[in-house]
Amino acid sequence: MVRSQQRRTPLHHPDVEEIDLLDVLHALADPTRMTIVQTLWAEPERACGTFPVDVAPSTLSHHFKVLRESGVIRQRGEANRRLNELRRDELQARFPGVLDAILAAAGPIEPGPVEPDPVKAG
Amino acid sequence: MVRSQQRRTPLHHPDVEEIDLLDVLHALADPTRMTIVQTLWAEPERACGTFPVDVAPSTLSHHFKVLRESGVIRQRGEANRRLNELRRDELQARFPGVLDAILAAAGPIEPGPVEPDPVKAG
DNA sequence: ACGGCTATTCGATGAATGTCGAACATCGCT
DNA sequence: AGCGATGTTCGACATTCATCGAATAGCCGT
Repeated sequence: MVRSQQRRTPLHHPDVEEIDLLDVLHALADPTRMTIVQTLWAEPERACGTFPVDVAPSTLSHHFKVLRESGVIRQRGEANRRLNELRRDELQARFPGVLDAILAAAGPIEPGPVEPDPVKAG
Repeated sequence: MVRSQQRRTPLHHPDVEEIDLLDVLHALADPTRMTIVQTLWAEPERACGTFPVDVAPSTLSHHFKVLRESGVIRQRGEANRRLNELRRDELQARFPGVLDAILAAAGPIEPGPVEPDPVKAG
């Protein structure tokens, strides 16, 4: 079966209609979280540990929680990993143009503290 | 002369190029400040005390400072009043579509705690 | 079953933030 | 000059928040 789809917490995601604009803005108004979103903007899916940010795992987990509970990203458990994806279409439906404009304004991933290329890393 | 154009503080406004996207998002991620911006979105200019928000004058002053220093609004001293205006064109030039999309998503002024129409209030 | 990897949870901590009241400053009017 | 209206500044206070380290939980190889 698909037992490897969930860890243990139900991982609450707000419904599209429940997504609050101010929560989204607050979620995006942080350097670490913006980097995460920018990365997901360029790539559809990514595991938690593969983002070009330089914070402790517990801090990273906190940021993912903020992004998830604000409705910006969707997380699903894949084995011992956790795959994150942007809720682009849903956000576009709820707040047309907002995410696009913000991400366009943010530009491509800024030269962060960690290499965003884990392919040949090691 | 135009002595009535300034109170005493130079009222620092960031240059267009200096405006930071995360600062703008953070400024907008507050109910009181969003209400202020929504109000200015509908009306070009307005004095500080005429906004449909229910906070102490000192708190209001704080919020205007946040909005001004983030580059969202421009304040100029007119007599003993202080006129506030949205930096629409400048923000549009710096972050195209961002303010428009956010304000469109925020919709018209939500029924706040204070009547925006004191004329027939009663 | 054991160990390693990935990610979460918990508790603590220091910084930032929203809020207020009181005092002050500036302006216009009398 | 004095007064009232409009905002700002300051100090205080409670809350939120970003951050970390240590402990925990789940999964996959061996």
